[in-house]
Amino acid sequence: MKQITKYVLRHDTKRLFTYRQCLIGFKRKGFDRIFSYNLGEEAGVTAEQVRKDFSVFKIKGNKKAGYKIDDLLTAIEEVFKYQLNQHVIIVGMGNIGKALVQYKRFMLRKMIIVASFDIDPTKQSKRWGIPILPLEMLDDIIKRFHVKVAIIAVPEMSAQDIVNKLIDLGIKGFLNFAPVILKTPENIVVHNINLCDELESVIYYTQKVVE
Amino acid sequence: MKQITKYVLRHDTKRLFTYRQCLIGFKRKGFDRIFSYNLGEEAGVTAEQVRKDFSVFKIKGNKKAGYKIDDLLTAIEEVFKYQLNQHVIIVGMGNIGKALVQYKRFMLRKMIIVASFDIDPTKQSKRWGIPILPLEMLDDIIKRFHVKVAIIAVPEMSAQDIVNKLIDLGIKGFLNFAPVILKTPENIVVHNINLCDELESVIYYTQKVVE
DNA sequence: TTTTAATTGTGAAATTAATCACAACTATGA
DNA sequence: TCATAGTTGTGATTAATTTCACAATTAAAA
Repeated sequence: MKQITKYVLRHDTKRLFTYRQCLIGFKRKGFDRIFSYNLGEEAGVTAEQVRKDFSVFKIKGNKKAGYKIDDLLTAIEEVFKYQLNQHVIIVGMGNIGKALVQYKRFMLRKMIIVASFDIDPTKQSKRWGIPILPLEMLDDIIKRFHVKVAIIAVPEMSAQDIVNKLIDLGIKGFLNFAPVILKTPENIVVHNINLCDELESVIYYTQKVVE
Repeated sequence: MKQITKYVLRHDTKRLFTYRQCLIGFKRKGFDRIFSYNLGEEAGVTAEQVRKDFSVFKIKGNKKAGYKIDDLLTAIEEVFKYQLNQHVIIVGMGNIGKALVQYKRFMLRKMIIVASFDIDPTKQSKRWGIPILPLEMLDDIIKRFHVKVAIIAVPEMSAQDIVNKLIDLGIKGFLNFAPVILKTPENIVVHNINLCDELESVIYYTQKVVE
């Protein structure tokens, strides 16, 4: 396995998540085998792309009979197995933070939000089963649950400070909703979601697409 | 200008949004000129990338003296100008929908959320200044405000039905938070944000990056 | 006015990603 | 058992994206 020092989210890896989700859907509908074009259609990519992606991860099917869904799911789980039941924290209980802390799908996908944090003591409580704690407890929680990944949902202004602090406390990966590009050392994974940018690009392309 | 029939979000276009955001930050800090490497560092890309992106959009600087921030901002606004003050609706007032309806930055970026919709009458109200309406009013609002873009924040199960309905009513672009790949005709722009996939890929890479 | 040092702008090269095309395989039916 | 039709798996090709490298430019200093 090649070592990664710089974080680059590869398209084929990301698509595996989509495939898994589609496969679970197919299974629920009663299918037990599928062809690459079924999965491609459902996942919004070409059949060749599906096969190519599987080939990258050495996932094999049966010529003529396609893929057994259970085998595919097992193979995909194998790729991601060591990351199941990872503990994650959320920092910032504004609108976005509150939405994420209540988002049930993380649990379905075996990602465990162990705690959330906010600087505002009036927000600190135990609603939704997941405690909202003061920042002073970051150290304790991160150590106790061996947390390596944090979701940043604090305002733009405080994001960099919080991230610096979290890196000191051992956090290695960030899903960042604050609209800033975070300055981090090598080896720290940062993935940004900028909601304004996302909406704006939809508007941009909507106006460019031919009628 | 080449016609686009298939929606592909180009990287260079998306980076323009980031550049704009960084430039506003630089301006706020009192700068009035910058070099490509300043902007690159702030935006998390190389200086060459910055210059190449500008070159794609015919944005020129001054050799030796870099770029005037105001000129850059004007040039970027020019690229996106016809999409300012676009009206957008949000469908689905679950956790995500509620967070988005309260998200102030959309307005700062001149994107106007004119209304939100939910099937559940108990959620229908006028909190946060933006009305929450029943689905029956979609037609009226879309026509009245010439809405072309919708944010989908409904549960997985109802997403495709809602989208079909919205396309019938004239919606051309979707920012989709439901964890399904939507089936849409050509010429309809769909951009998916799957929060589980995003978090999961951070976890995946966090475990792969060398210590 | 001339020189210098620093930066832009952009072809060319390299890398990454997607699509094409078809040989190899195999379940099925004759 | 054999032929057939329908899929997979993957090299080859094409396309998109990034990086490299350096000529052209120019502000500022001499």
